[in-house]
Amino acid sequence: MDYQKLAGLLFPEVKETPEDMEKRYPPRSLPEGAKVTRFAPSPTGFVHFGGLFPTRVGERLAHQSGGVFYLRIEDTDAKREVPGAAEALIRTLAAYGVAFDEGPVVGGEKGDYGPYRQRQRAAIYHVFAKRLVEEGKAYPCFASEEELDRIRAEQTSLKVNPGYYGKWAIWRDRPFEEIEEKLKAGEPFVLRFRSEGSIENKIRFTDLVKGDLELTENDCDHVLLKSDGIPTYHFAHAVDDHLMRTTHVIRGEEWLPSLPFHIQLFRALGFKLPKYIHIAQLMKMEGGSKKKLSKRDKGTDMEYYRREGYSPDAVVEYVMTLLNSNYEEWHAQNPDKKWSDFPFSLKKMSPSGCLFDFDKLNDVSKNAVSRMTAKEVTDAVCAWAKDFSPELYSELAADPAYAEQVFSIGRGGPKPRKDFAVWSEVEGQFGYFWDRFYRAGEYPEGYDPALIAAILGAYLSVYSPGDDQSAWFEKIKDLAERFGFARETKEYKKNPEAYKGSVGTVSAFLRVALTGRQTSPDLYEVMRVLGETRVRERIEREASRLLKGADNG
RNA sequence: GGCCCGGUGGUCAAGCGGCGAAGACACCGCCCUUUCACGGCGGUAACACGAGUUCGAUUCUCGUCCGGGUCACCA
Repeated sequence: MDYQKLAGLLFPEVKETPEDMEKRYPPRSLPEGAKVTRFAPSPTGFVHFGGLFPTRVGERLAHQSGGVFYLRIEDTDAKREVPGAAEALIRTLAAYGVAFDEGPVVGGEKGDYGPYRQRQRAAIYHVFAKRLVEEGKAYPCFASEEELDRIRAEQTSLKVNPGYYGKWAIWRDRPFEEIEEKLKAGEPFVLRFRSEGSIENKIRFTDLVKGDLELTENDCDHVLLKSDGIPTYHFAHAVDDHLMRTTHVIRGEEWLPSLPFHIQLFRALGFKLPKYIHIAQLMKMEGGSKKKLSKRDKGTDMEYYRREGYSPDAVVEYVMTLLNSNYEEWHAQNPDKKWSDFPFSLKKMSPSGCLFDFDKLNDVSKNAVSRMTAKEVTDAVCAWAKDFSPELYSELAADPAYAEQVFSIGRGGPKPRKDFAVWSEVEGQFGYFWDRFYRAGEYPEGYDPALIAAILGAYLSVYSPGDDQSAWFEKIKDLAERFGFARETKEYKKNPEAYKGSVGTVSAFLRVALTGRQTSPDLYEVMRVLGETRVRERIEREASRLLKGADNG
């Protein structure tokens, strides 16, 4: 077989050589030890939570070492492509602090190693494909889908491994004339890799998180170029990661089975093999066993987190805790530092898959929110409400200073309150600060509404907005005593029969009148923020409502 | 089915030949407290199983079992 002739026949339009490509994409000049990593998604839909893991690892590795982190869009499968998915992906990832140094950007792309969309790189792949044919390492295959199906069916019935290998590789050694004839007839073909491997052989390989691996050699003649001339993932991976000078390939562990093929490919192409980091899949618990997180699961689509109102920083922190087990410890010791200051290490990555845990996410999120300033919270809630809660947004926007007062309650000290993990909880928890969301609530059971009304009325006559906290509380205690409630909770607990209740009960009356709830942050603070007008209005309204109810009852 | 990866409490996990097997989340109890939240203290709960190596295995080896992945002109 004259491979030169075959190559010319297959790729008449290819004039450039691999050497030209090497010249066009020279090794990067980067500091010693700098890592070049990438995220290479296929634009097939929404951004998956699982995507946060490889992007974070790649981003950290590159940026901690003075290297480059780039985005490459793997749009080789036109059938599955979703229009606009790439743009949405860039936007979403940016919200989670994933910044690409190179790759597609709105209206074009940046970086010297592009194009960064694989379909635009077709000519580049053909240069290398042609060389492989010239060297007898690849060949055209005209087998139809039906033929392939038949082969697979026969293999299945014979109980041998399915695949295009050995005697099943029917186009592997066809004479030149036959190929030429098919070509002239305009029949479609794929380009296949001529594998010299055998499943009798094992290869040793070291993955940076999985450790030492023993894999079986690949013996299949996998497809390099599809019939439309666009490469498969495997071929594109080898060519792109070599030309783009990737030093560390970070991807999901589902790629492990095709690693032997990739190693063969790099060798056949004369490329230096990059380092590999295969990340375990994120799972969920279903019916007592671990399952892969699927598209329909809650929390898979990143849009979920936006809709619920998770702070992106909180989500990133949760990802960090899963990625590096010592992150939480580090954060406890460095409470004021950001996740980007954390010394991320591959050594701390687990080789096994973990379960998604909403409890943990929410805890991390509550802590993250508690560390934010009132201004930051106000801005974040406002931004969220603008998209998801128009009513809340209109209140917030009408008086941002008031909103900031609301969110400053219990914030800033050494033991900040942790009222919410997500912004969608704000309305339910703190809505009563706005009249629009205030709803009358249930008072402690067993008390005559008339008595409650009387206490509320009495409070109004001693209420003075200028009181400091202790003066304020003394008044409540006085009030308690006056109506037959214990001044101190301890007194009441010692001798419950002697009182109608305690100062806590009286506080509860006020709390319900003011907030419509039996739980709230410190009442003094709540009243200070509500302001005199709201406080008087609500107490008066509740007192008369209770009296009316008492008459009817 | 072949090939591959993984297996410490419910979850995330320290551990790397000798521990009474950390810690975090969740759960339960107590304390603090005008409610809640915070915080403090305490509790329930784990090395999948069986061989082997060794004076000694959670740790090393093999097997079994279980879980997951993968066997496309999808990535």
